[in-house]
Amino acid sequence: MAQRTRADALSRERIVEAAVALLDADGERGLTFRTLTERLATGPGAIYWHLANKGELLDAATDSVIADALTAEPGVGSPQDEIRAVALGLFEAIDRHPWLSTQLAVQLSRSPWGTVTPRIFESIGRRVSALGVPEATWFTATSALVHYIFGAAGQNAANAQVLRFGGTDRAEFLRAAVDAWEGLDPGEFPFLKSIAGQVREHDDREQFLTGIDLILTGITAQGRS
Amino acid sequence: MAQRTRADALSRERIVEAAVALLDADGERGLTFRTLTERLATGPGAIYWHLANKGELLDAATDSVIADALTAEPGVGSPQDEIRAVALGLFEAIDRHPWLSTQLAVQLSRSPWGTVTPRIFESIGRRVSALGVPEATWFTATSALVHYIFGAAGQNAANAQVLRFGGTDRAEFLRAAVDAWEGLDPGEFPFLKSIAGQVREHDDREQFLTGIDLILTGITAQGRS
DNA sequence: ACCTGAACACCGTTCAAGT
DNA sequence: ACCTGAACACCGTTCAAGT
Repeated sequence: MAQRTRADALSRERIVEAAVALLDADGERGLTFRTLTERLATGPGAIYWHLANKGELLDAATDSVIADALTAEPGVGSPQDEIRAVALGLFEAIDRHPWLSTQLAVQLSRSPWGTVTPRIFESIGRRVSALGVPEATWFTATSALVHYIFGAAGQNAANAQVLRFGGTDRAEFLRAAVDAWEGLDPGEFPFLKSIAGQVREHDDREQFLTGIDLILTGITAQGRS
Repeated sequence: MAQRTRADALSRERIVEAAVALLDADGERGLTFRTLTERLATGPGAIYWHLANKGELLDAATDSVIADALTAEPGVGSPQDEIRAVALGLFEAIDRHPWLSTQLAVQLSRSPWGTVTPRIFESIGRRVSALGVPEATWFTATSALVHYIFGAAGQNAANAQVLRFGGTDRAEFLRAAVDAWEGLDPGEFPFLKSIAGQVREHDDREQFLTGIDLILTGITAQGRS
C-alpha cells in the first residue's frame, strides 16, 4: 500500500489521542495493539516507530489527560480556594477517565518522579507556599494534599468504573455494599455498621472537598503552633 | 502421574502463599501461571480448581498481606497513637511488598468495597470514633485518613520498587529526580526548585507520620468548631 | 473430588521488506 | 524517514482425560 499522505500522517499525538479514546470507551482492556492499529488503519510497526512500547503509550496518555486538567487554571482567589479548585479539577479528570486510577499507580511505580507527580506537586505547592505557613512545612503539607488527592480520586474512579461497566446505579451499588457489611460477623465491623447511613447518603464530590478542607485546617493550625 | 499425597496437597492458601513469594521476589511480572505451576509442581488446571482466575489470585494475595498488617494490633494508647500505629503498619506492609501499590488500585477498581477497604476503614474508623468529635464527621474523617494512607503508601511503594529493581540507591535516586527538575524550564517549576533541599533530606516514614498528624489536627480542630 | 497437561485465543513486540 | 504486515514468544484460560 502507498505511504500515507501528509493529511492522515501518524504522529505521537494522534496515536495518544486514539489511545485515550479507546481507554475512555472500554477501559484498560479496550486498548490493545490490535484495536489501536485498526482504529488508525495501520500496522503495529508504525506505532513502534513513534513510541518505544505500550508502557510509554500509557504514560503519554496519562500525562496528556492530567496536563489538560492542570492547565484549566482556576480563577484568582485565596490560596485555599485555588487549592480546592485544582484538587477538584483532578478529581473530575479522574472521574471522566476512570482508567487513570489504575494507571496513575502503575506509572508511579514505573517512574515515581516522572512527569505527572512533579506537575501536580508544583501546582498544589505553589498555593501552599502562599498560605503563610513556615517554609519548612511546605513539602510535607504539599505531600499530604497530593497523596490525599491521589487516594481519594482513585477510590472515586474505582467506584465510577464499576458504576459504568457493572450495570448498576449508585443507590443500588451503595446499598449492596452496606448490605454486605451487615451480613458480616456483626461483632467484627461495628464501626462500618454505625456509619452505614452516612455512607448511603454521602456525596462523593462534597466529601472529597471536605477532606481537602480538613487537611488545609491541619496545615494552618500546625503552621501556627 | 499419581495424585498428590495429603502432605503436599494443594489448597487455596498454599497457592496464595506461593503467589506472594513470587510477587515479593520479582514484582508483578514475576507471577505468571508458568512460574506458579513450576513452583508448586503442578499444572494450570490445578490452580483453576481452587481459584476462578488470576484476578482472584491477586485479590487473595493482596487481602492476605493486608490482613496480616492489620491484625498486628497496636498496644493500647490514645486514639491518636493507635491511628498512627495502624497507619504505620500499613505503610510498612506496602514497603515490604511494593507490588501492593499497583495491586491496591487494581483491586479497588475491580470491586471498590471488596474486602480490603472495609477492613482498613473499620480499623481506622473505630479509633476515629474515639477521638471525641461529632458522629456526623466520622465517615469523612476516616475517609480522609484512609485515602491519605493509600496515596502516600502508594508513592512510597513506587519509590521502593524503583530502588529495589533500578539498581540505584536512595541518595542517587533523589538527586537524579531533583536534577531533572532543575534541568526543566526554570520558570515552570519554581516551587519544586524552592523545596529541592527538603526533598533531598526528608525521611519517608517521618514525613508520612507528620501527614497523619496534620490530618488528625484538622479532624479535631474542625470537630470543635 | 482433585489433578494433569496439551491445546487455544490473544497479546506485545520484532524485523525484513517496501516506498 | 516512515510505514507494512507476517512471524514470534509468551500469557491466561479451557477441557477432555486421568485417578
